[in-house]
Amino acid sequence: MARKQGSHSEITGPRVLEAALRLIARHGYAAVSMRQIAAEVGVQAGALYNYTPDKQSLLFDLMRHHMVELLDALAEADLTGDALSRLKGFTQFHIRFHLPRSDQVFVSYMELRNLVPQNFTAIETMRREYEDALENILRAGEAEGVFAVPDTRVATMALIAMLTGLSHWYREGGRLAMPVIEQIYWDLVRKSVAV
Amino acid sequence: MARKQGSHSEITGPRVLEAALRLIARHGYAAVSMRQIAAEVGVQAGALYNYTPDKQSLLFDLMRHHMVELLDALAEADLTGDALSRLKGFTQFHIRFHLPRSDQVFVSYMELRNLVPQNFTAIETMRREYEDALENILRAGEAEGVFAVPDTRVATMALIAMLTGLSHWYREGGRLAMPVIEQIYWDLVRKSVAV
DNA sequence: GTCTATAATAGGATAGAC
DNA sequence: GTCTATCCTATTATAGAC
Repeated sequence: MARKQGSHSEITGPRVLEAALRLIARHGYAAVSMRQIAAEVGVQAGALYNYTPDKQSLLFDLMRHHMVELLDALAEADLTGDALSRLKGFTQFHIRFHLPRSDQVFVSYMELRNLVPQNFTAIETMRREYEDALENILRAGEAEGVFAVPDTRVATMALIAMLTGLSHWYREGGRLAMPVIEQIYWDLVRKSVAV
Repeated sequence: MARKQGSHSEITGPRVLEAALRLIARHGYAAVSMRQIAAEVGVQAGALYNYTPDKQSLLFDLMRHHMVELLDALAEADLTGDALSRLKGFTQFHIRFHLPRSDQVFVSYMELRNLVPQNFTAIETMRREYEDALENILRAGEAEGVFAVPDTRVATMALIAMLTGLSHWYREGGRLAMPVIEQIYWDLVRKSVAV
């Protein structure tokens, strides 16, 4: 607490991103100052520039890290089998990945407009890749004859919005436990695309 | 264009709110300055304070107006009949009300965290009233035995998230016309709560 | 690697002339 | 009702000492 000088690059670096994530999720990118982030980390504002060239890069790093982690985890989930199994797997994956990451979800969905064009495009490309994973499952189900979806693209957007919305209102320790909520959402998803 | 002086209270007042809505929807509350809003209206920053006591009131007025308009329109929609008809009516109402108001939807969903506590509570109360209208329909359908919803509250949040998500990606003149999209969403909603 | 100090700019809000 | 001018505060980012 009393130490004011010293080198902590391996500690401070991640702490800057953590503090930025927490503060931006709570107050929004434009509303959070570099001084606030520095105070949260326990350094002076100037020290932040050892870890990020500017505020924009901080936001972009947060969002890129979230999307890379998401796509990596999806690849590892290795959803195989018939379309219904894959849809159930995707639904569970989406909920289990996003629910413990409410700050990341908040930032990734709210702060897109604060990315400069180049960074925006990079994030959108990754997001599109994730959406396509779900759409491919819906297409497969159509081909198998187990899903009846008038338009797979619209259904994809609708289902992702429904699932992601969960992150906006779910609070740990609430009325319903996580497995129960997961079951309820799977029930809604399954029926919505059923024949 | 050349006139720099004069009284236009009845013109300028609404124009301030319109400009604020457009700019805040695009860039976010914290990122938009009073000077930007004034420039959009075509006055100097100081003149704005004839129409709003401060920036916070501007945001609150935008969100309150949106919610009041929503609840009034819902009351006029007068959804009656059996639960399935009411659900279809609600779905159509939600889409038709929100789709032409993408700026309002954006602001109302993104800027809640920038409201001071008192204003936040006021908006949340109105939002809850709207959600309850849908939940009542789902309850009625359960009672009639035409819906099978494990938890009406969770289903309410899920369906509203799905429907509102439409406002985030729909663009006029896109691949699908509005009535088509409306039909697709109704199909998803109807099946998701079906027995 | 972090500090202090500061440059350069922009912010919300107000006062007083017209 | 609007303007100009200004107060006061806060901002991002940089420079140089330690």
